[in-house]
Amino acid sequence: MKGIRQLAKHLDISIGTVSRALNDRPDVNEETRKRVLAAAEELGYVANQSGRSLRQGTTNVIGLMIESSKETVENSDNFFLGVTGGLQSVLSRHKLDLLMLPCPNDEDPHEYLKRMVARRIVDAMIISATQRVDQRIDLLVKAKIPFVALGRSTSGGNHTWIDLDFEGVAACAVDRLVSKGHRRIAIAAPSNDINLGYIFVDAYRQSLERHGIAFDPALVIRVKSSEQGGYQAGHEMLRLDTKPTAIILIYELMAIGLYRRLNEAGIVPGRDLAVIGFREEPRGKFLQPSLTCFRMSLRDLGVELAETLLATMPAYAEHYPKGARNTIWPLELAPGESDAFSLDA
Amino acid sequence: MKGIRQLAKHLDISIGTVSRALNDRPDVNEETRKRVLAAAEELGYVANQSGRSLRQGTTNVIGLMIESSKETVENSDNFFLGVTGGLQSVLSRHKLDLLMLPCPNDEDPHEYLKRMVARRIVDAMIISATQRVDQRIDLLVKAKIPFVALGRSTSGGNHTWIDLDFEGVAACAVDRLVSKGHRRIAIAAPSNDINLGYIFVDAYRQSLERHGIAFDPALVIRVKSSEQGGYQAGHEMLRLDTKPTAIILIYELMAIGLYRRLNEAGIVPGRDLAVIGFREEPRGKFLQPSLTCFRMSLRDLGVELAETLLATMPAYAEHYPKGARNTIWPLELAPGESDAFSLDA
DNA sequence: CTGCCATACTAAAACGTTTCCGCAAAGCAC
DNA sequence: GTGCTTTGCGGAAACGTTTTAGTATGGCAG
Repeated sequence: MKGIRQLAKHLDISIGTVSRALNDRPDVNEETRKRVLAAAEELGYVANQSGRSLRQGTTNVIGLMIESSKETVENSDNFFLGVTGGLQSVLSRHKLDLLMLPCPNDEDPHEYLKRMVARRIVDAMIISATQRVDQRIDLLVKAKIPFVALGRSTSGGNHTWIDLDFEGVAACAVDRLVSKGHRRIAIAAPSNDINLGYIFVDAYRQSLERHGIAFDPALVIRVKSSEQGGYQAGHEMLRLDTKPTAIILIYELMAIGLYRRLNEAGIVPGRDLAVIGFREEPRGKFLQPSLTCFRMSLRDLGVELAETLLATMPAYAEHYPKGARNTIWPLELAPGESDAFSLDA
Repeated sequence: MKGIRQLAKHLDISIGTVSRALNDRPDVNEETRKRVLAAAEELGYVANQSGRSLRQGTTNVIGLMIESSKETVENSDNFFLGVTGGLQSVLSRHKLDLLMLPCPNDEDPHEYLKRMVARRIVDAMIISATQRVDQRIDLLVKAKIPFVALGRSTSGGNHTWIDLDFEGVAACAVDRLVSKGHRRIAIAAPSNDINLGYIFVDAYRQSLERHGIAFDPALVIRVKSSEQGGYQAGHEMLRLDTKPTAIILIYELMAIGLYRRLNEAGIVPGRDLAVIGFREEPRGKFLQPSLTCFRMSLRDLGVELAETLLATMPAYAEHYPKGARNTIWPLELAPGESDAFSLDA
């Protein structure tokens, strides 16, 4: 006989009053409320979530679905843990807890999400690593679960999403390289199936064309987003007939493998070949040469995600201005040594 | 009126029978069971977790608590996502779901865990990054929540834990370096407050003494487990009067920063200084020189964790032999170029 | 004194599920 | 046919909480 009932009996008060006292509801004498809170603290009482959820139809839990598939793991790194900090700083203000839902490798993400949603263990969801067509979005729309997608998608009509400014980054990188005299600029990217691969390369193509440089498919090197992929990208690049003078990496860890392969071939990055990475991690600065790449605050992104999500939840929307449903998250250039030279005319 | 009631009405059967059919209980005609399962599939019915948990007193959820504090994030990398794969492969066999509980930076881990436990959203816990004295362990013991600690601790009597074989790694690293003629071996480690820092350095000291080499506190360089820390370790090392001929890094990402600092000083790792890292990540192989370090399968560790945890849960213990309560997880040496030279006598 | 309102509380219903208990029907042995 | 067991199902209690509806008390206006 534990739970609120015991607490009520201990205080010689009805359980209804105890519940109202604990939940800051009206119709409770201030004196009584103090006694209840003190007793709860003393006895270590915390409301059972199942009972509360069952009654209220709400769990006070926000789910962050992450896919731990091999490809994703390799390049997700501490991305999620970084974002989590920002998310929680906002969610905790509303007594919402964040739980990370890692989709098993051998389960279809769509099925996994369906199961989680049906079980009603979360009030709202953040899904990440969205695909160009992503069943999960239709699922959430149909189930009327508030959600934000981290990554744009063509599915599901006009849902809310936040995505990184791939266009801006690609344009900035290309502009920068072109201004230093580069004309043959390669890019190492994951396959088109992955949203990032498709959008980034497309933006790169457009940026080139704006400068009057013809897009050369041979310069698009499709590799995995890892050190291994960087090494392979270097390898592929060296086999080209006319070698590029610069390369853009879609993931900064690729630089480690790329550097290694270049070194093996006697090519010095930052002198013989310009390299620009995509996302800055602390490690970019410590590579040799240090990597020119793009910086963003994972924490701020988390905050934005949380506020956007809350705006879609009826119970919390009032506090959050109905901002744009779709946000492009900017990144800032962090110049390094890896592209710090100009080509001779 | 959704839920099992609607399903029962649709089938014109009592809800009790429907429930038994869905949960593989006896006392249900095979014919009826088929009908129920078909209808559930058709209508997309999945039991509400709150209702079920409330009645059963069990949630079928295993929590993996992770701390996203700055220090931890920097060196956790994809550790958790890697382990998660192995965990889920075992847990899913028992229809248990794994949720990751990220403790907010600004909340005391002990308070956070207390809250989560009291709310009863998990049946069992895995806690990580244990400290030498860790209140969380006492809390879980007292609350009688089955749990496994990833990392040893002096708290809480004889609870179940799994930890990496720091002693073995330190001994192997020291033996290897000594056999190549090194006598002055530095070590870059986090502070003693962190379990890893304390145990690893202690094992290193013992290994040295076994070889009759006096322990020199000046060779213990306390830095953060990051690229930045590696850079700083290199810096500190260069200021020593008698410079070491080898260095052991407690975290392999340190190598990136260390290499950079060495390069700035004109010292070539793998020729002028032997370097051994702790945990292998794919990137170790792609550094230049490639890093000698220690390898382990995160997935296998996850499997071991899951099986150990299930053995502590009364409802599942029968399937899992009562193995050792405490496990030391071995790592395997992965030789690289960074220590591939011997000192002249 | 009567009527009305505000305050602070109690009692009980409700959330969706599982599980205990009882019961009818059917099968079987005699 | 009688007694007993097995099979399959229905009814209802129970889990812990929140919330609604109802009630006693006291203050206050008339």
